[in-house]
Amino acid sequence: MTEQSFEGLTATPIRRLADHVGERVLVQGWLYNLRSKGKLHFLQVRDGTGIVQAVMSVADVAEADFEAVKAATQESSLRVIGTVKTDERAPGGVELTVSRAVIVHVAEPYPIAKKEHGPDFLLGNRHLWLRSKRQMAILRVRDSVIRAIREFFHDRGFHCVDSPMFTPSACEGTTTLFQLDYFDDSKAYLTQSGQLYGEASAMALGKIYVFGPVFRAEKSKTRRHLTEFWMVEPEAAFYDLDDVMVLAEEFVAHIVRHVLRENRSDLADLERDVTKLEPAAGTPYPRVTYDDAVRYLHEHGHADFRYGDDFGAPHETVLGDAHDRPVLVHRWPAEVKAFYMKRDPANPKLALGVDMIASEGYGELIGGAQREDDFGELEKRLVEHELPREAFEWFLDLRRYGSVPHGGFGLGLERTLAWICGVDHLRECIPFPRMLYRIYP
RNA sequence: UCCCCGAUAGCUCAGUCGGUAGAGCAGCUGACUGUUAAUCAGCGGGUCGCAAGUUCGAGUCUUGCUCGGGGAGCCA
Repeated sequence: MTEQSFEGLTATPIRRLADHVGERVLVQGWLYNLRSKGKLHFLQVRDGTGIVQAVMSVADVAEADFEAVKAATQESSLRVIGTVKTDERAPGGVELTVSRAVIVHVAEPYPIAKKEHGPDFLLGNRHLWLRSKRQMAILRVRDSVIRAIREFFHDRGFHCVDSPMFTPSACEGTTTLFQLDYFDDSKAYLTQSGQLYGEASAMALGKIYVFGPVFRAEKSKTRRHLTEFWMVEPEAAFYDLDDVMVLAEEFVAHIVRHVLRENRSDLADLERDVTKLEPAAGTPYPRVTYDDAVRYLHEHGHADFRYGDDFGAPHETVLGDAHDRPVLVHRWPAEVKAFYMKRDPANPKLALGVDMIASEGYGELIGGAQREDDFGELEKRLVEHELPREAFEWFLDLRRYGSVPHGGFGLGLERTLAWICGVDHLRECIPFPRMLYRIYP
């Protein structure tokens, strides 16, 4: 028994139909749309790999098949047997001349119409919204980006090391965490970053990356925020800030090249202007210091920006649009950056941190740094940031036992995906977005 | 937490000066052999977010609440 074949034919993915012109094939999927014209049905059938038009003439099929299709609603599931032929008039270049059609299940009236819908309705029906052309394209690109990520690190000798989701305390101290009960009277938190554990793992394997979901309980209500999102965090021993920046730009360029190669039709479905993406396939990316960036802001409409502050969304947009590819901003005022960043030996007021800012207003794709590797300095930072030392003893241990210069960064998967796909809201870049006041479905 | 906007049919919206509810899509019935969100004819479909107030009369005006959207802060 297998559901992969029917009447002696094995199902052919719609994406592969062009390789089977003239052959009799089986397509299994869902009815995306039906246009019925008397004795002729035009079925748009989707199977997850693509959409094909199947043409069904009353003269070629059993009357029962013809009537069954006539009664089929949008998103009804079905099996279609037909001959593949090229046709100028068909979207996609090939269509199916149907000889058999069997409805597997007649769908109830489908809530998502062939029309525009509002975000509240679509998010409430996210489980069905995923079936629309645009969402399927984003999901495919997401999978492609994830493959590119793993491929990039594997090829460079980085090992994937998972970090825990439950943590005993804040990784960076400042941001709000989701708190939960952890047996008896103890509390646990959902991790907001795997980085500290990544540092420990890098001291074992040399070059590692952490890849998994992270959680932020900030009450952010913007298109650039989710409460649960996926982050890739490489960490490498014997890396300084320059090594981190080279890794970051080659990493992002690799992802872009991979998607441009593998997902042309998805980008076309998304109506993404690929000429905006193509420059980012090449390295190097421009580098500016924080000081340079502030000067640029002062000269480009933000004369009131105060030196020493972190950049807000409007500032990131201006900086990101200054170049044809993402820009690396490095050497930040230490006060606005995390405790674990190493100070610049040339100017101890600066931290050896780097942000990668995308163009077109997509904001910060990457935040990274060379880490503080000196025991005494890190001890001081913990005090300055008023962090509980007990919680960081193990982290200090990494500076007790064979400390080395090291660094890494974190890349937000959904932000990267939004930028690549030209999607203006992160909620479309994860299958089931978790947002402020929204956790269904 | 703060600022702005919104809530009317299953969905997207219109609803004028305060006078008793409309369209398109979806659904149902029918017509049509090349449709591209097909078209055409017909049918059914309403707690106007909730509560109070003003008024002879409120979808419309006022207040409060709830829910949603966008943005700020914070971050990826």
